[in-house]
Amino acid sequence: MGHGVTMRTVAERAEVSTKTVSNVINGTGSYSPETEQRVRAAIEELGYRMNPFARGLRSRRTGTIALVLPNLCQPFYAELAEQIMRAPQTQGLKVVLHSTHGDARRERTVLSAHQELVDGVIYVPHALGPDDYLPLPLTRPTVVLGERPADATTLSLDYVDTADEQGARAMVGHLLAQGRHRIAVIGERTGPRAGARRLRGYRAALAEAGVDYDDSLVVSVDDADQWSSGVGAATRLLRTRVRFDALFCFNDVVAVGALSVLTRTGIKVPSDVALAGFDDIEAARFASPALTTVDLRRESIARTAITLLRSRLDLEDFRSLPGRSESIGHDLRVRASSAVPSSRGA
Amino acid sequence: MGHGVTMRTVAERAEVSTKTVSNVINGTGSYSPETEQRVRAAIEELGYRMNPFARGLRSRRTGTIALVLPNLCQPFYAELAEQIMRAPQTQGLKVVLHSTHGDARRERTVLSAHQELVDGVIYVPHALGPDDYLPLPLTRPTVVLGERPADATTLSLDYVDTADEQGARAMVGHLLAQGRHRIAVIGERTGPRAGARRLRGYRAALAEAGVDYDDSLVVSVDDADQWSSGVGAATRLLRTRVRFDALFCFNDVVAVGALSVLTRTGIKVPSDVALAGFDDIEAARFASPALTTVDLRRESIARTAITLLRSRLDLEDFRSLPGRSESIGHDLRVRASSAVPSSRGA
DNA sequence: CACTTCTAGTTCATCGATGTCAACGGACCG
DNA sequence: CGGTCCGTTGACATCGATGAACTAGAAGTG
Repeated sequence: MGHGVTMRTVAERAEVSTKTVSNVINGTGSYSPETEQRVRAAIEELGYRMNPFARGLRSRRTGTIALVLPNLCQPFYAELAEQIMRAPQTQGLKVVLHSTHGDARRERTVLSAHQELVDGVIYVPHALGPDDYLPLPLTRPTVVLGERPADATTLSLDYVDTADEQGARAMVGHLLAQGRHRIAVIGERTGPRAGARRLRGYRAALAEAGVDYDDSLVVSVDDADQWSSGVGAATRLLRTRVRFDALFCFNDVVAVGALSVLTRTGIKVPSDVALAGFDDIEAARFASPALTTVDLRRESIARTAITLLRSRLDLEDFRSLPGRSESIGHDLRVRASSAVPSSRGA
Repeated sequence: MGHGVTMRTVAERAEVSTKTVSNVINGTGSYSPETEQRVRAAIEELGYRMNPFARGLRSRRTGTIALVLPNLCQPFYAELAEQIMRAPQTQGLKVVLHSTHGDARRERTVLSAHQELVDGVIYVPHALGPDDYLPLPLTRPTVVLGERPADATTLSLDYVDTADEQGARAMVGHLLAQGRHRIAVIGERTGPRAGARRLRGYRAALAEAGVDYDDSLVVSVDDADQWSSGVGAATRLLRTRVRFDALFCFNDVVAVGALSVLTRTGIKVPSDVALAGFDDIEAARFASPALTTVDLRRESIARTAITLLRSRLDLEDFRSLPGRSESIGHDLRVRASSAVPSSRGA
C-alpha cells in the first residue's frame, strides 16, 4: 500500500480522469460533491500520496520555505526557528533550515544556490550586509529580518524591523534610572549586524540623559554568538581596571558568559554591578541572579515574517508588490540582575 | 541569466545531447575530456542550475535528509542539529528540520507523511516508543537516535546508541565518590525517552555502591525539555523536606532551572548540595557555579548517524543491509557544582 | 426556440532530467 | 579483411502531476 500508487491509480479506482483527481486535491476546477467523495475515498483506500517532485516540476510550487540563519547554537535563533515552524501561518509549509555559521561564503551560497528549491526565503543576515546581499539574484520572495536599508525602497524585499535600537535605548534608560552612570557594554560594534544598532541605542540613551560617551567602557567581541566571547570580553574589561557600575551585554549569551566571570571574580550582581542582556533567551530567566534583558518578541517576528512571505507566495509575480517593512516592538524584562542595591537606597 | 536555462540550452551550446550533459553532471556513462570541457564551459557561461524536481521525479533522489527532533528550544537538540548540518559527511546533502513539539500525532505525521520528500531520515523519538514507530511504513532509510529495542534485530533500521545509562552511572559514581550519599534526582521516569535509561544508570550505580534506592528522592517531571520544569521540580523536592546532599538532574536545562531555585532558597552549591546535569549544553559551562554534567559526544553522534545513513543512501535497495547499532561513549565533565566542599574535607 | 453561459469533466501536451537501448567509428584479433 | 568489442554519444520514452484548451450537456434568457 502506498507503493507505486499514482494519480492514475486513484483515477481508475474512482472512475474519473487524473485531472479530476488533481482538481479535487488542489481545489481547482469544478467537480460535483459525489465525485469528490469517490476521489477522496479512493485516495484513502489506496493510501495515495502525491509525488512532490512531479508537482514541483509542473507547477513550480514546492510548499517549502527556507530559513537562513547564522547559528542554531545561539538560543535566540533556535527559539526563533522554533517559533517560525510553529506559527499557525506556517501550517502546510515545510521549513528547511540552513545554518550559515557566520561564514560569508556559505551565506552567499545558500542564498543563491538553493533558491530554486523553495517557494520563499526568510533570511537573517549575519556576515553579509545589504551591499552584499542585494545584488544577489534573488529569484524567490524573501523576507529579511533586520534593518531595512534606506536606499532599498524600490526592491520587492520585505523587512521585519526588530527594535534593536529602541530596545537598547530603553535598557540603558532603565539602568540610568537605577542610578547607574558608568555603563560598560560588550558587543559587536562593527558589521551589518544587530550589534551596531544596539550601540546606537546605547549612545542615544546616554546623550538623552546628558551622560558622556566613554569609549573605554565599550568592549567589542568578534563573535557574539559564542558563549565564550562573554568570558573573554568580561575578563578584558576587568583587566583594564576601568570603573563601571553596570554592564550591558548586547546579547544574553554573552551576558551569561560575563556573569560567570563576575561571579568568579567576587563582583556581586547586582549590588556591585548591574547586569543586562539582550534577546530574552530562556536561559536568561534561570541565571542566578535572573538576567534583566530585552525581549524582541520572537513570536511576533516569526508571525510577521511568515505573513509577509505568504502574501507574496500566492502572487502571479512576486515582484508586483512593493517592498514592505514591518516594525516589531520590544519589552523590557527587568529581573534581579539589575535591581537597585538596597544599600544605595539608604 | 540562469532564468529558463535548461539542460537542453546547455546541450545546444555545447553541441552535444542533453544526455551527455546529464552524464557529465552526474559522472555517469562515459565521455571524452574535451566533451566534458565544452559542457562545463557551457554550464558556466549560461549559469545553468539543475532543476531538482525534474531530477527527483526521474531518479527518485532528492539530495535531502530529514532530521526529526522534539524541540529546538532545548539546546541539546539545537546543538545536535547544528552538528549534523556541519558534519563533513553531510556535505552535498540538504537537511530539513522537523520539530515535533513532543506531540505524538505530529511525530507520526512527520514520519509517515514526509518520507517521500527525502532520501533518508534521522529520527530522535520523543513521544513515540518502538512499538509506535516500528509499525509505521518507513519507506526511507532511517537512523534512530537512542536505544535499540531488543526485538528489532531483523529490521533494517540503524541505531545510534547513546550512553545514557553508562553516563548516569558514571555521574552517580562520581557523586558517591565525593562523599554524597543522599542523591536526589529530577527527570522523566516514564516514557520511551532517555530519562528511563538515565534512571537505570542511577539505580545501577547505587546498587553497585551498596546504597539503598530511596523513592522519595526521585522527582519526576512531565516535560524535561522545559526550562521551567526544573524550577517546579526543585520547588516540590524542597517542599517535601527530604534530606539530600546531591541533586542529579537528567538534563542540563532542568539542572539550570533547579540551580536557580537552590540559589534563591539560600542553599549553597556545591557546599550544601552538589548539583549535576546531563548533556553538556553550552549554558552548563557558564552557569554559576559551572555545572558538572555528562557529555554524550554530540559530534560523534552526528557523524555516526550521517555515516550510517549515507551507507544506505547509495544502495539499490536500502533494506538489503541488516539493521546496525553503533554505541557512542560519554565524557564526565566535572565542574565546580560538584566539587568536594572544603569544610567536609577537614 | 435559438442563443449564450455555466458546470463537470476530459484530452493532451508539457515541465526537465535520466534510464534504456541503439548507433557509430575506431582498435584489436585471428 | 571481416568480425568483435569498447568507448562515446544520441534518440526516445518516461517519471507523475498540472495548465490550456476543449466538449457535452444543463441551465438560463430574451
